Amino acid sequence: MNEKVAESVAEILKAVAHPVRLQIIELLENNEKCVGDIMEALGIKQSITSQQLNMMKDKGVLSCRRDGAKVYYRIENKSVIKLLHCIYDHCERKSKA
Amino acid sequence: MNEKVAESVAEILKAVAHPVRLQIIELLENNEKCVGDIMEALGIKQSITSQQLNMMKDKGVLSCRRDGAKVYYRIENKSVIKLLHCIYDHCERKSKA
DNA sequence: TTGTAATATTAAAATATAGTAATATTATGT
DNA sequence: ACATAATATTACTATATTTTAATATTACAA
Repeated sequence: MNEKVAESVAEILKAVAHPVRLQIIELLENNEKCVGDIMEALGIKQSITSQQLNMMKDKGVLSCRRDGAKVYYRIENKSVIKLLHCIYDHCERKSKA
Repeated sequence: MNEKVAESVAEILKAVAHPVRLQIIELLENNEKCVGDIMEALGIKQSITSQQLNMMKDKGVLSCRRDGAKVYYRIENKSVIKLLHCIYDHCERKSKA
């Protein structure tokens, strides 16, 4: 893996490496949700929610569509889901050991 | 995924989400290497190498053993290798698309 | 058109991470 | 004991990320 590739892989990993962002990804795993639903489900503030969603959209992790006043976000980069399971399974096993 | 779990998953992802650290992990994928070999293989400075290795050791990603004056590092958390392939494959496909 | 709900943007402060350069430690050979 | 190779640690600066709080936009309904 040359440096360029390493940098872009690191970019994606950083886009995901945050507690709130991980929870958002998990929440969107099976279907899109609007900002308000995400805030409510995770109990996080409006501006943080919006900022984190926007950040992940910028990095290509999520995408969104507007429906009236609401904006629905969904997973755009499906590999982040695999990624999530991969590391989550590890933590699960650890905690049971 | 509750917040505690999200935090520990994020910790591991952050430990890996850095170009140099990714390259180190790839380099150690099949066998342990000493600090000097890692520096040379990746062309990075001594103190950075040592700091990044130590950081990953702290987070449980790597472990090490001393053999005389040399210290050999190896992968301790095997899931990071799966993780790496998972996201690396994604990038490969993207770049070919 | 005005009010309100939903979301986004911005600026600032707080905190964390990265990189640099110098110094310290540890182990070994003479 | 001394010199040197290999690695680690430290203190510092630079940069990036996170959080907060306030304000702005957008869409819609009365």
